[in-house]
Amino acid sequence: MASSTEGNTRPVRLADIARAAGVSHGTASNVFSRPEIVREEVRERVRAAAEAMGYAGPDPKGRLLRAGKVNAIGVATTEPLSYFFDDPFARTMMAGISEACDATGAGIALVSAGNEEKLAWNIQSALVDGFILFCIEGGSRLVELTRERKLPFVALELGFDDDTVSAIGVDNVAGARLAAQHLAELGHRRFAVLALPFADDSTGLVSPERIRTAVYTGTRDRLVGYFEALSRFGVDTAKVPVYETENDEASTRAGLETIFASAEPPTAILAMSDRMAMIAIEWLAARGMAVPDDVSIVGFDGVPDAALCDPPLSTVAQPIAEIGRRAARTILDFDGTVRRETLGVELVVRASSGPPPKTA
Amino acid sequence: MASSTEGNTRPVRLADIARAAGVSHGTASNVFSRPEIVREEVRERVRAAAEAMGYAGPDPKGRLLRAGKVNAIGVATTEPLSYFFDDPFARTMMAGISEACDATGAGIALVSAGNEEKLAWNIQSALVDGFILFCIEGGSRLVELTRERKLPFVALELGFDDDTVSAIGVDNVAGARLAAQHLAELGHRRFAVLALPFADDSTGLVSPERIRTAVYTGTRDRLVGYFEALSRFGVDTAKVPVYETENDEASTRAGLETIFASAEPPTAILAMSDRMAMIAIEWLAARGMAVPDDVSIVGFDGVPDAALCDPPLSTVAQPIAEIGRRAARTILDFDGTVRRETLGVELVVRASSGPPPKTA
DNA sequence: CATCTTCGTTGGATCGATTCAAATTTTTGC
DNA sequence: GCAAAAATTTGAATCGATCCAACGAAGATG
Repeated sequence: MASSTEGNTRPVRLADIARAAGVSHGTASNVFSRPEIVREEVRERVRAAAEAMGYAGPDPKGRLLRAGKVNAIGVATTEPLSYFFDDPFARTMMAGISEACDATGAGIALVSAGNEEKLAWNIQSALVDGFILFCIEGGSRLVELTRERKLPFVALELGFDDDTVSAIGVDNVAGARLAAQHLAELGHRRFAVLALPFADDSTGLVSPERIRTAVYTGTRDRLVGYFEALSRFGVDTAKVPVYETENDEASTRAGLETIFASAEPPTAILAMSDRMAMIAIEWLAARGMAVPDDVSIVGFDGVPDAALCDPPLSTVAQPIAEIGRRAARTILDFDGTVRRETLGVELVVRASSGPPPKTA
Repeated sequence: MASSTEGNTRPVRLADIARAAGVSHGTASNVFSRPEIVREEVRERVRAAAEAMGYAGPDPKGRLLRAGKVNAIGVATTEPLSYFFDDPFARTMMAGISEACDATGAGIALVSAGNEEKLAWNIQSALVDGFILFCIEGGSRLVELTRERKLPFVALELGFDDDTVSAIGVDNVAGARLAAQHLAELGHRRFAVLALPFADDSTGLVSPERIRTAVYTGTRDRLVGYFEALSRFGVDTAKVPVYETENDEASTRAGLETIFASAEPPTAILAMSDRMAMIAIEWLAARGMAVPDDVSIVGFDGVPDAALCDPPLSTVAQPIAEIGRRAARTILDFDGTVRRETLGVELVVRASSGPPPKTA
């Protein structure tokens, strides 16, 4: 029964063990890190001393300073920490990241904060070898903050034109084209777009000006893809309402109110996220509009939930977990180069899209 | 622009900045950690030197060693890392933990590993101020490993009688009693129990012997609660089949096969987790048995999904997020004492439980 | 018996910062 | 103009380990 329950006494250090066992600290260190090079008798003596003094083993804090590598990657976002466990997109992404980390034995540190000041501090002081950045809202700021840390990092979602930043994302133009083409081929001609943010801190119907000056080029690219496909089917894209949301319930509902207040409401909605698409399905159901009989919807992302909602959502599926896996590997095998990867997407047709109503 | 893109050159240290600015390290350090006590002129000089040399700010590795506190808490499990993002119970718990961490600005480090050896290493070397242990399978081993680290830790799920271990959990006996009583009051007299593990590495119908020698006393307590309530209604608990699973799909289905192969199949199932309950609902549906018309089911946990499944699951709801919040606070405000908290549970009646079929 | 290996051990240097008592400079009060 | 008080700055000590060149002691070789 060693007195291991003590709490306020100064913790035992490796040097204490070495002294107690009558060896140098070098040897004591070897007992724990490379036991095979220490003579058995000495090894046991040191181990016994450690045991007797209640030594907890080499403190990683000390080791870290010497070793340099933390063996953990940080995942940062401007959302609250719970975002990682609530949001389906984030969760799928984290599953991919986890997989890559599990495979190499690396840990994951979640980084976030309520306000900007704390965020900056948390990024400054995170004990990690590199960062994966969830660039949702305020993504550009997050990149700035992280860049100052001078560690490898990779941005998710290719939200930036900035070629000095490693990023992994999908071909937004192609994906959007697929979605719009699918609906147009079904016969739709009256569309509305629920858009992700083009820049921070604004929602509402967007002007061509705002599209041109978009900070989040991923959003712009998706819109470009939508419009490209629609144009080919003779749709006048200038008349297609594009409502910018914050990808949350409140602003999406507001967008739907606006869109359906029109004299000529759309028969098809192009949503830039499954989240918005699913909110739309619910909103329409509550107002007695049937999906897809009255209104068709195609989402974007391909989160697992999209297959489970009612009706199951047609969507442009990103290889979310694969993006996560690659992001993690980019940090884990960092070679000093900037890496920008664009993965392909796939149209998944489910029950939320069908021909437009005949009366239309 | 500064040559900040260099990679292989030795990183700049605080001491380099100090030398360049012609001040001592002490002062240079103060410029970053307590700028207000440094004369403005000197402060600017040091900042300029830092800027010019591409200094990334004080390295947390160095600070850590001095400061002692990491300001992060580790959450460990024997499951793969993706468990944190997949499992509904874990996710709800993590949301609670996140909330407490967000509030104090602490970070979260996820700790896990494929095999036992790596797990041990990862726990040894995790840079955290304390641990929250998800004691699922192999929980006792996890506690042993963590104890050696001599950091504060708290076990979730009160799985141990060991009073030297801080733990937070619910009143399993009371909760189980609630569930069984509910079904008995509806008129059920033929029961079966889908049980969580009593100890590691075994599944199947359990003997009284195994119950008595249970390692996971939480499981035993739930069973005790079930049996207590059932006895009061005149049910011979010795005849109630108790099938121990690993809380996964395979073993739960095996349990159901066994249970329903009986000559007198149960009209009510007491499941020790919502996970098993939901698997049971699916299994029964696939075999043409209606819930609750043919068989009633009551789960345990109260995960969000339980409200969403079909039919919505009656269950004993734990304050999962609150447990997480308290666990996090136990580590964050650690005072050296062992803290064992037991929270209350609540029976939530939904559509999966009803009166037994009249023909029975 | 001298020499060369091999094996273990030693102790100083280092990782990158923070802290604090003491030294120094500046300001204030009269 | 000078002493006392206040504001800054210094530099050594410290946090807890790992690494490595050098060294001593056995054992092998000629």
